[in-house]
Amino acid sequence: MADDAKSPLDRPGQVPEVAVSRLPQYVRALSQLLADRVEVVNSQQLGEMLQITSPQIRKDLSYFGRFGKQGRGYSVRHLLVELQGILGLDHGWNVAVVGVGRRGRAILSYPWFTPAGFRLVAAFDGDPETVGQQVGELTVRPIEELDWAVRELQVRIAIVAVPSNQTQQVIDRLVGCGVRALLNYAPVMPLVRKGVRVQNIDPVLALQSMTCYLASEGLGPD
Amino acid sequence: MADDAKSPLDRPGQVPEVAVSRLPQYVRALSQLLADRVEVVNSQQLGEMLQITSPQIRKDLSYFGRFGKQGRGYSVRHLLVELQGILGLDHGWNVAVVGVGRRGRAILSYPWFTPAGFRLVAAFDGDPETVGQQVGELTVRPIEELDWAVRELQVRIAIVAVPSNQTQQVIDRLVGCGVRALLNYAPVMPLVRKGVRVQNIDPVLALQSMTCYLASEGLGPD
DNA sequence: TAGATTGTTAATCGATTAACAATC
DNA sequence: TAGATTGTTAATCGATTAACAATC
Repeated sequence: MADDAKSPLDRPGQVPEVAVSRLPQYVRALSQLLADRVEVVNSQQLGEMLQITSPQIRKDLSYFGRFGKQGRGYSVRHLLVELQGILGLDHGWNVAVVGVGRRGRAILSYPWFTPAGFRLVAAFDGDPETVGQQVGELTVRPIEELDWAVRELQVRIAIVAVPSNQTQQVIDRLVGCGVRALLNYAPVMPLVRKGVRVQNIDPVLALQSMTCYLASEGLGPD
Repeated sequence: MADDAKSPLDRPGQVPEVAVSRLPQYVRALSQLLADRVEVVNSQQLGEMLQITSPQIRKDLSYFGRFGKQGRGYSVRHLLVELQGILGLDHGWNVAVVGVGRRGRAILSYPWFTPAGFRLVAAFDGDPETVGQQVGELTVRPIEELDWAVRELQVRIAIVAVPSNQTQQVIDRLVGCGVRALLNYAPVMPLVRKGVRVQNIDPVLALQSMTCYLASEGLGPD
């Protein structure tokens, strides 16, 4: 909100989305290097870990600043901290889960989110049977509380795991309460207004696009 | 393998990967239209369902043939059948699941795969506790049987849901047995030789790339 | 025939790669 | 200083969009 636009993300139009989408991969690789007590890494090595070319990595990083030292490479710790800052992973985002069926339950039970910079703070379900159950660290709340609680907890990120036919409506409601980033597990492509981001997790689609190549190579099972 | 290259996918170099990756979405939308008794659809309408521009759709389809009628649009049933054929979804691919932890269990229990053109035919796990259990329609086999069974069943597609540190090794083994398409659920980027396809399902990465935009818009939770 | 929509060609746009000067 | 690797500019590549002729 400051007037003097210094951060490269105050001008996000300049940064290609693909570059942003690769940043979390860099963070992950750097975390691993840090855990392995590696102190310095160059773009070549980082590229090998992730199967990305080294100029690609240097170019991606250059959109956000100058983090390396010529002739030497990047300080693992320093680059990691910088990228986490750029991605906002140091914020501890509050995340809500909507839909506590099988999928939602799995998400709530796994402990991956906290280390990744997220905090699961609320779970909602429409089924009275499910409401009140303890799943992972949370007690499932009735869907009626959604608007109130999402605003109260300043939730900006939601994971939606409700049936396809309810997805659009649930997402509209969440967006109305201030949610700006959504992970959707239903096999539909929800429509959201500009400024709101949706990522669809759709393993079947991923699988189906690969069969195309198998089919063309005569690898059919018959 | 035929000498007379008629099918557009005998020359897959010409077809952009992005176009192929959109085909399953068209299949899904067309299936829905068919279920809704819609007989004809045009590129505009299809585009609205999927948030893809109409010229994009026409271009994608044009890589594979001429399926529409000018002035009228596409026959839902005909286009659906054609695209299913191109993607090889009419084959009934045999699919193996490796790793029957939480994630693998969820995959085996859900019934989405068969309608999508896949048949889960084997499940493997290294843990003697898990081996022999009935999960969904299948009995979990010991990992030792993997090579034999994958060859025997002519499995070309595998879903890998093993811990990160075992993923590369399991995938190498599967590829050695003839698997050519893999869905990987571990947060690592496995390396495979040319001609083998991997799709990584990585919700945390998807989530982390969205926070970048939230952070830059001053929507932090503090 | 008139109207509509496809299929395709050409123009634009954006992302990747190559190459190298800057510099640690 | 010599060697190495970054950061950046320019060239290439590929994908999307615009526009329209073909044709149902």
